[in-house]
Parts: sequence; structure tokens; C-alpha cells
Amino acid sequence: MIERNSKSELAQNNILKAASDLFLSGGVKAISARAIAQKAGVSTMGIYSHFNGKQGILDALYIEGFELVSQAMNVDAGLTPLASLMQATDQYLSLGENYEAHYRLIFGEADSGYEPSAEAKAIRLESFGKLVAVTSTLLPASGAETEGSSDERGRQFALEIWALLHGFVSLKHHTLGAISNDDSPAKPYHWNWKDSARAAIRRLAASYRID
Amino acid sequence: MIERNSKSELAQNNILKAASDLFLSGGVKAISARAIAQKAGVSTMGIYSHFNGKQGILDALYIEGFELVSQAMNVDAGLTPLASLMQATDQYLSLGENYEAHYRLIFGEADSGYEPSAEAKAIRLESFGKLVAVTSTLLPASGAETEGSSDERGRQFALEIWALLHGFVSLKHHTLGAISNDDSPAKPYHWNWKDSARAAIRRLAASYRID
DNA sequence: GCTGGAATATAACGGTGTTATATATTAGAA
DNA sequence: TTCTAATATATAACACCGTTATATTCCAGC
Repeated sequence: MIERNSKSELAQNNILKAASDLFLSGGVKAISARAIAQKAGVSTMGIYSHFNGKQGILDALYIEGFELVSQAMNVDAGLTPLASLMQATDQYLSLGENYEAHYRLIFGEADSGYEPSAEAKAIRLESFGKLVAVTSTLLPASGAETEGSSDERGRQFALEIWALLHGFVSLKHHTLGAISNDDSPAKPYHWNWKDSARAAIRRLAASYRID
Repeated sequence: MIERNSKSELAQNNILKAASDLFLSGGVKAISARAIAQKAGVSTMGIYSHFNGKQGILDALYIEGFELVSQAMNVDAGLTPLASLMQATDQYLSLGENYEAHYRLIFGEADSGYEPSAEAKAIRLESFGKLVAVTSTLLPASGAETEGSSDERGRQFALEIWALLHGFVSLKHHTLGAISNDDSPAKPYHWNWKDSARAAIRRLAASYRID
């Protein structure tokens, strides 16, 4: 029984590792069922018996991606609210760069036909819940009645943070990649997209009176 | 000569109209070469002789999308800077909803293998240039030296506007769609993603002292 | 009317996701 | 230990995809 589970689990682990490796190096185009099966040393039917086909493979990678997003929210203890926010910002921007394949999958830029499973959707909702919880602790106590309940204010803040950061990462992938000059000052505008994103986050923090 | 050009142009127009119609109703999955050819009444070879294949079809749709983005920046004359900004905001958010297929294509959520042609990239750069020009006119005169040149300040503002709006539209497509309640108050959080985006833009405008 | 270039139609290529079918493996019961 | 049934696997095949080779048709110009 143990040996049988080990063999089946071994096949599953081999398949997922093969999928992750191919995905990190070549993106979604690199993870055909045939390519994964060949790299994992199984038959294409194994992708279906162990993982519900491409759907299961993409779900697993999607969940990996949201685990990375959750990890980006972990900051050092003892920092000021602004320092915490800036550290999480840098971690998120680096995620968008260093795990580009996972990032693109999360935001639908990998396989337009992919629809996350219920389990995968639950994990992304958890990620958003964690974001709301973490960013709410950064907000100063609110006094003004017009700003709505602290729950609503916390969620609006979380949304603005995420929309702004994701906006920069996505624009970097599709529009600004041609004009960002992380490495080359010869490009037209001569600016750094990450510094631009950091400045935007600082301005947002100031508008919420975080310092 | 005229009749022959008309016939060739007729074929091109039929192909592009077929592609746009299928794209608007079914997204990128609906625009296979065979489906477009059948709907346009030509052979698949016609997609290649008139349009350089799928590349040319996607380029044409991509350009349509950026034309829509540029149109979203056209606002009524005589408005205050803040009213102009809010009108453009509403137009952009509606674009993300009503032309979802085009919007997804622009931001790489349609066909991960698609790389815009040089012509298409030039048109998107024009779009960004227009955004910078339009939003710069909304900024009050800057006095503080620490805020950088007015060109840099204008571009940073344009980027923040676009990152924020695109961030909201993209999150709506992929994460917040499950929790937005445009139509149904039964969903968990009971809020309106567009109102949230508007509030974020107002806050950003205030931080740039636009009113 | 003929010729050559352009356009078109069709079938085929090599890829994809998926699975039907045959075969191999293995656990459990007798 | 043997047999059976369930599970897993390997292979080939299906239908679809983007693309194009090849044959045929159309048409402009001489």
C-alpha cells in the first residue's frame, strides 16, 4: 500500500516538477501535455489520470502563483507602516519580474481558455483577504465620518494598493516594457518603472496619511 | 483596375468585419482562421494573402483596441480639470467592460503567443503619448523643485492614472469579478468596482491638487 | 487570343488537447 | 499461491489548430 502510494505520488511529483520547470523557463507555450509527459517520464494519459489534464496542471501552477503573492506580503517585524508597505511593494514588483510566467497565468495572460477551478478560486480569494488584513493594519485610526466604516476604508486601500501595483506590472509587460530603461538609458523616456511604481505607492500612502 | 481593387478591398473588408464580429461575441477563441474564412466567404488562404495570417488579424484588432483607448480620452470642452478626469475615467472603465475582447487583447489576455507588429506598437506608443499630453493639461502649475521637471511630473501622473485604471479593470477580470456586485448585492463584499475605481482616481487627483 | 502574374480552393503538414483501446500492474480475497 | 478485478499505463487515433504546397481559376496587358 505504501509502495503503491509512493509510486503514484512519485509520478504526481514528477509531473508537477516537470510542469513547473518548463513553465518557469518557457511560459505556458512550453507546457503541452506531450512535453510535460516526456519530461516527467510518463505517458500523456498520466497527465489525465493524475491531474485531470491541462486543467489540473494549470490549477496547480495558478495556486503556486498565489502562494508567491501571499509570500510577497510577508514583511520584517518592527518596521514603520510606510517601511512595511515599501518592502511589500518591492517584493511584489520583483515577483512580477522574476516569476513572470506565474504572474501572467494569475492575470489571464497565459492561456485565455483557462478558467480556475473552485479550489483555485478559493485560494485567490484567501490572498485578497490576506491583503485586506495586512494593509488595514497600516492605516492610522480614522476619524472622519465621511470616510466610511474602517472595513470599507481598509478594503478600498487594499484595492488601490493592488490595482496600482498590478497596473504597473501589467503595463510593464505590455506597453512600458518598450520604454522602460531598467538596463538601457538609450530608450526614449529614460526612467525606471519600479521607481515610478514606488513613487506612486508613496503618494498613495501619503494620501492615507501613512508615514 | 478599379473593379479588381474593389474586389480585393471587398475581400479584405469582409475578412476584417468577420474577424471583429466573431471577436466581439466570442473573444480570441472564436477567431480561428477557418472560422473567419467561413464567415467572410473566402478560403483560409485568403487570410494569408490579404492579412499575413493570424498575425495580421490580431494586429488589426489590436489597433482597433488602441483606437478605442484614444477615444476614451476625448472629453467635453469646458469642464474643470477634475470633471474632465472623471469623464475620461468613466469612459475608460466602460471600455474595459463593453469591449472586453479588445481590452484583453491589448493587455495580452487573449493570445499569449501574439506579439504586436512594429506598426501596432507604434500606435500604442502614440496612445501613451496622447495620455501624457492630455493628463498634463490637467495638472496645476508646479512650484516645488523636489517634484522634478514638469515633463517628468506629467508622465508620472499619466502613468499613475493608467496603472490605477488598468489595475482596476484587470482585477475586475480576474479576481474581483467574483466579488464585485454591480448587479447582485448577494455577493460577499457588496460594493461596486467602478465606484471604487472612481474614489481611487479622486484621491489621486487630490494628491496632485487637481480640483 | 495568349501569356504571365495574382488570387483562390483544397488537401496536407505538424502541432495541439484529449481519450478509446489494449496491455500491464497490483492488491485483495479465496 | 492463484485468480480476479480494479487501477495505471502506452499507444494510436480523433478533431481541432495555424499554415502552406499544389493545382486551378481569374484577369490584365500585350
